[in-house]
Amino acid sequence: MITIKEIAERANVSRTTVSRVINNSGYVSDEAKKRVLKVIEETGYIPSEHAKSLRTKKTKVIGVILPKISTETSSRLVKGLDEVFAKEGYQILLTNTNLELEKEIEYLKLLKSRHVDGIILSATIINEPLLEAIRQLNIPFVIVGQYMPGLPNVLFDDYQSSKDLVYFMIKKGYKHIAFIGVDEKDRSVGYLRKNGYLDAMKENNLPIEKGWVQKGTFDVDSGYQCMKQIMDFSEKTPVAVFAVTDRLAIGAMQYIKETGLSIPDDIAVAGMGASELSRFISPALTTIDFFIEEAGREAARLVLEQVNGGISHEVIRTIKHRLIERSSI
Amino acid sequence: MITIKEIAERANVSRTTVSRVINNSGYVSDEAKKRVLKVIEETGYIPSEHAKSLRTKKTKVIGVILPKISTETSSRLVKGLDEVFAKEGYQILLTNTNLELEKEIEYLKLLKSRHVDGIILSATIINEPLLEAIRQLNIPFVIVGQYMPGLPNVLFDDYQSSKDLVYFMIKKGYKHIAFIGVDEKDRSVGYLRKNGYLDAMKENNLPIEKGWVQKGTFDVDSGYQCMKQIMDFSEKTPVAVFAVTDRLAIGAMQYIKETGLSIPDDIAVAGMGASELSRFISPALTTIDFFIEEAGREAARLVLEQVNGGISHEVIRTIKHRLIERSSI
DNA sequence: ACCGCGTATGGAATCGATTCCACATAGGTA
DNA sequence: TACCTATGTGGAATCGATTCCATACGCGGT
Repeated sequence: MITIKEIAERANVSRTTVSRVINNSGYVSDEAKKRVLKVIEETGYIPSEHAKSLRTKKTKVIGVILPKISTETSSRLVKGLDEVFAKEGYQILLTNTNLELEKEIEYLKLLKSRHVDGIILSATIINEPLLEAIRQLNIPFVIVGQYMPGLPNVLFDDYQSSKDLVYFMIKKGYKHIAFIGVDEKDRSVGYLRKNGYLDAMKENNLPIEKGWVQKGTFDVDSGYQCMKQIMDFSEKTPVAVFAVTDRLAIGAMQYIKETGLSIPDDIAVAGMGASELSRFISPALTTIDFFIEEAGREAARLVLEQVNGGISHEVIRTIKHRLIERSSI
Repeated sequence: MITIKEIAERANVSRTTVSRVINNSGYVSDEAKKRVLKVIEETGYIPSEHAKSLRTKKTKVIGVILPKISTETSSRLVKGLDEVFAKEGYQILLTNTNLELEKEIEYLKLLKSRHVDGIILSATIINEPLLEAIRQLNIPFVIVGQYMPGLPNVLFDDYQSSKDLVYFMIKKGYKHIAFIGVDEKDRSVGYLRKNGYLDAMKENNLPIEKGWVQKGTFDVDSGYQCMKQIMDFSEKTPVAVFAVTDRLAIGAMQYIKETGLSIPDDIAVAGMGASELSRFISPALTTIDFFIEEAGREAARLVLEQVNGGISHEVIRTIKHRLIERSSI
């Protein structure tokens, strides 16, 4: 590795002067500047960001903690983040907890040890130790997707969007609506979306029959199984089913199709997330589109605000959503 | 930020001793060790990786350059990379060129300035300046998806897989097979897959009629347009169409369905990539599954081999693929 | 003649770790 | 007794940049 010292020697100036040329700061004669630039050019010298940031305390790197790499949500989120960060010259240091909760704290520390300028956490399940770890961190921080008190949050309106969708189904004439959810420990997807459904039904005085509410996991197969449960064990067969993710909805559709029933004539289906699949599956799935890229951009902006001197206090940015009506209803 | 100096003072030892405790190296009395660990515990001290790597020349960070974030391919590749890297304690520094070729060189330099231990490039179009930049880099390096002479490569067998698929179609009885490709500047997807098709047809003495070969881009709409071109301008209407990506194939399917024709009875369709969509679209799409996660793992291994002392020379690891037969044929 | 100021440059401290080397002590062996 | 070795510790150089401060020169104003 060629260093600033070598450049200085070759250009017959001091390291100070080389530094000034690189950073375009202070006084440097055209004469000296030209010599330095020439040597840099010739040698292909690239300054060490490490040495630099050791002094300046800035790395232009933002740490991102994802619960799962390789999901459409993560990938859209990262896209939004990158749009803003790239423009400002920041890079993303990626970590992936693979849904192991202890890793979140581990990675927080690791990112701190790497002196990232800020951290963005896309969380699933929050707990007290995690909150505590974040508070001690003292680094610009933003959480996406789950509410954490006292911190900058970028949230989706899980409750309202879910409610919107159920209201929409009711307006379309469906009254017997079954539900496929996930574990309520996931406050956003599990708890809030379920409550949106429950409240929408209640507010419309619609009963929820035995067997209509099922709990699955985040994959297509689980949607299939849940739908089977609904069909096998419901006292009244529902005329519609609302699943809290598109994948669950698609699994449900598979089961419905297999039993020879028609969507939406026999049973209507709705999902959430506006995944690519939802567009191309047939019939195309009615769903809620959360603007995930926008959430990424917003999170990036919030973290940069803090990096540039803003202090960190509770902020809640709720990202818009929209209902996409398609032929599954 | 609390530093090693402070720990040393509080524990009444020298920085040297603290360092020895942290790294479990050299001689330290149990007595001193205990004191140091206690202070570290109390203060929540996290050593600076920056300062460390300034001396040790190792960062445990691998730079990854992607042509597009937020595609299924990128995301599966990164997943594979992360599986191996996480196990070895490496993190991923992500950069995204958004298909701007100049950025590839820019990011190579940037990653070098950040002292990544290695670089993985998922390239689309290679050119001479890029090759030159990589050669000068002198950092462990692996390229995925496109062949680059003299470097460690992880490749998919684009030519053979494409040929396999066309042979399969022919064996199924389809003789009039149209083709939707992409720009041949993309050697893998554009050039090699096209040649696989052309050679398969030639080897079976099957003529390719005027209008059967179309060139699109990487999105669904383009597949739709290309299919329209085929139907409108072919002298003989084909009985099957082979698209070099699933998205193109799905676009083609949309057009075919719109014209009221049936898949596969009137026209059979095949794609490549084994995207999620291909599974759930109906009819389900016959396609080629490249083991992209495995490519990621292999690339990670290759780069780690170099990091751990292996020298960099031309290596070609061809990742397996398999044909997935589904109902679109 | 002196002061002040803009311009130009370099010496040396600094950031937070690692690591080489010198040194001290205690116990075992020839 | 003299010497060697294992154990334990710290001083100081080092990594590659930035930045504070001192210095020097030339020129205009008083």
